[in-house]
Amino acid sequence: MGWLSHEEDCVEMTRTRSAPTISQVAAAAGVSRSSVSRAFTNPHLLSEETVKNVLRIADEIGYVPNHTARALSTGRYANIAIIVPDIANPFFPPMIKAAQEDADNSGFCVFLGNSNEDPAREDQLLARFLGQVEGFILVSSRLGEQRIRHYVERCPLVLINRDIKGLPRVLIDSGPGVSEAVHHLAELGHKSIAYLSGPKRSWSNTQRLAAVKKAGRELDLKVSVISTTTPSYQAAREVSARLINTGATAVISFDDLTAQGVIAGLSDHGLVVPRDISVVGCDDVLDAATHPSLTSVSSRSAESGRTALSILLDFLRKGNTGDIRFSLDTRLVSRETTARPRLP
Amino acid sequence: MGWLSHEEDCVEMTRTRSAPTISQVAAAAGVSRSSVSRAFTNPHLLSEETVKNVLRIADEIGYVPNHTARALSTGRYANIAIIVPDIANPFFPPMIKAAQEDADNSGFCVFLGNSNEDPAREDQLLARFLGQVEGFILVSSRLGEQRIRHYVERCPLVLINRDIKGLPRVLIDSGPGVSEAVHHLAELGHKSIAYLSGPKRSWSNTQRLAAVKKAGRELDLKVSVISTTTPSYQAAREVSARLINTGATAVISFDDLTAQGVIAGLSDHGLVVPRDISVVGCDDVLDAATHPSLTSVSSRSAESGRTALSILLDFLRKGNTGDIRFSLDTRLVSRETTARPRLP
DNA sequence: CTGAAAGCGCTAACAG
DNA sequence: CTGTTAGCGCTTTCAG
Repeated sequence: MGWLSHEEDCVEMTRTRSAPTISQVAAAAGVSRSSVSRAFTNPHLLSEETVKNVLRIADEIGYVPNHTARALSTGRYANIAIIVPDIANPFFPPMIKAAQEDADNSGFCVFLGNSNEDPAREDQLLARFLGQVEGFILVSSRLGEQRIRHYVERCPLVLINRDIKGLPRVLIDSGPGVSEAVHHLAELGHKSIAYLSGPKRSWSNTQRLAAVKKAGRELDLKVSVISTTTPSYQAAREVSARLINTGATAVISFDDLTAQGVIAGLSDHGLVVPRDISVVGCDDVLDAATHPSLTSVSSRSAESGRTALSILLDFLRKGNTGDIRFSLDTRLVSRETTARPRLP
Repeated sequence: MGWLSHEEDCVEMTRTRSAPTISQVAAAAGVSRSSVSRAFTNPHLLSEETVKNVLRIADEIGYVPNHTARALSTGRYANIAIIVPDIANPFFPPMIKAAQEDADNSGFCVFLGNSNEDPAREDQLLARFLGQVEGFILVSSRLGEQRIRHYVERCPLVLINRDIKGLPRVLIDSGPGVSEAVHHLAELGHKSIAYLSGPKRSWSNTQRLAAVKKAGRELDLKVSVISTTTPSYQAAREVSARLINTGATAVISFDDLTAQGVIAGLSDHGLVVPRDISVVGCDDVLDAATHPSLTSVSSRSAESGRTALSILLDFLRKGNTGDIRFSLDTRLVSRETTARPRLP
C-alpha cells in the first residue's frame, strides 16, 4: 500500500471550471434565454431552424441543462430514492439494480440509502432526501409506522416487504414457494422435517414458518422448529446438533446464508448433504454458484424492485392510485441439495 | 399475485402537500427570512433566543430546509455519485456500502448509477448527475479515457480499479495476494498449477495473470493458463476437462464465481476438491459461506470504496491534491479448498 | 414563433 | 445581532 506523487501530472483535478449557463448559449446563439430553454424542453414550440442552431451552439460550448436549477423551478426533481437495510445483503442488489435500470430509462436518477438496519438512520436519510426527490422506495423498512406515515404525507412512497394498510406496498410472499418445498420433500419420501427459523420480528420469517407448518400438517409430516439467535452463517452452523437431534431428514432454512451454515454444520458432524440430510434455502441468492448447488425458494427480488418503481412512477404521472397491495409469489428452484432420505 | 383495493383506505398517497418554506417560518416567528436561514446554517451568528425560537416554530410547522434551493444558491450540492458496472456483482456492494456510510456521516447523499458494463450508458449517467453532484466515484469504468478526462474537467472524480495517469485513482492490487496463493500451493507440495483466466481487457485479470506467472517462475512450478469466453460460473464449469488435461494439481481462478464453476466442473468428472485438486478464488466475495469454504484472495472492496470517498472529500475541502495513485494490496485467505496434492 | 419579466426557496454580502 | 437586497440557473406565464 502506498502513495505515489508525480508533480508533473498535476494538471488534472485542480479547480473545476464552472459549467456553461443558459445565458452564455443565448448570447452565442443570438436568441433569448427562454428560447434556449425551450430548445431543450419544448422544441416543438420553436422553429426548426432555431432549435437546430441553439442545440449546435450548446454542444459547442458544452452546455448541459442544470438539473438542480430546473428542479427548483419546476418542482420536478427527476430523482427518486431507494432505502434498504443493508446493501451488502445479497438479497437487495438485484432489486436495486432492477429499479435503477427502469428509473434510468424513465430519466430518473436514483439515490441509494443504507439504513444499516437502524430506524434512526433511516429516518435521517428520508429527511435528507426529502427536498430533492419525487418519491421513495422503502425496502424492509425498520421505521415505525408513525414515521412512515409522516413521510407519506409529504412525498409519494412505496414499501417493499412491509405490510402497512393503506400504503402502496409490494410483498414477496414466500408462502407458495415454501409450501412447494415441503411438498417436494414429501414426494421424495421425507417424513420428518425441520425449519430453521429467522428473526422473530421479520415479516418474511413469519410467512415462511406459517407455510412450513401448514404444508407439514396437510401432508402429515413431523415438523420441528429450531431458532438461532441471529440469522448468520455461523449461528446456523452451530445449531446443527440440535437439528440432528430432531431426527429430521430434511431441513428448510430461513435463507440461503443460514442454509449454507447448516450444510457446513452437518458436515462438522460427518453428515453429507444431500446423501444424509436434504437442505433447502430461501431467497435463492446464490444461483447455482455453490457446490452442491442449493435447492432454494426463489425470491423475485428484481421483480419486486421493478414493480415498486412502476407503482411509484405511475403515481407520479397519474396521481392517486388507491390502496395497492401487490403480492409476488414464489416457487421452488430444485437443485442438488435435496434427495430421497437415506433408508434407515 | 394479485391486486387488492380497499376504497375506504384511500386517504393516503393522494396529493402530497407542498413543503413549508422559509417565508412561512419567518412570518410565524416574526423574524426576517435570513434569520431563519441563519438559524439553520450559522446559528452562532444569532442570539441564542432567536435560534431557539425559530427552531421551535420550524419544528411546529414541519419546516425542513430545501436541499435543492440551497444547492442552487450555494453551489454546494452535498451529493456525490457512484457509478459501477454491475450492482449485482457481489464484488461491488461492500464497496458501495462503505462509501455510502462515510458519505452519509459527512452529510452527503449518494446517487447510484449502474452502467451495466455499457460505456454509452455510463456516459449518460455521468451527464445526468453532473448538474447535481460535487463529485464522482467511477468504479471499473468502461468509458474511454477521453470521456473520463472530459468529465474530470467539470467535476472532481476519483477512479477505482482503473489506472489513468494524472487522475486520482485507487487500485486493488491482487499481485501480493495471488503471489501468496502460489507460495501457499508450493508449500503444500504442488508442482503444477493452472490459472483460469478472466476477461482479457480487465485490469484485474492482467495483474493476476502476471502475478501467477512471476511467482510460478520463482518457485519453479509449471504454470498452465486456460481461458474462458466469459468469466461466468457456467463457462468455468465447462472448461474443467481442459483444466484436468493440464495435469495441474491446483487451480487459481480469476474470481470466486469461476472458482465455484471449476469445483462443480471437477465434480462432474468425479474429482473432489481439495482431495484431488486444490482450488483458490479471487475477490473473496463468498466469505466462508460455501462448503467446502473457498480459499480466496481478499479483495478489500470495502476499503477501496472508503479510500476513494475520502480522497474525494479531501479534495472538496482542500482543493488540488496532486497525482494520487492509491494502491491497496491483498492477501490470501486460506480456507478449505486447498490441501496437499494427492500422491501419484 | 419569440422575448421580457417574474419567481422557484434559499443564501450571502452589505448595511444598520 | 438582524433586516434588506440581490441573485443561483432555469422555466413559465404573458405579451408581442
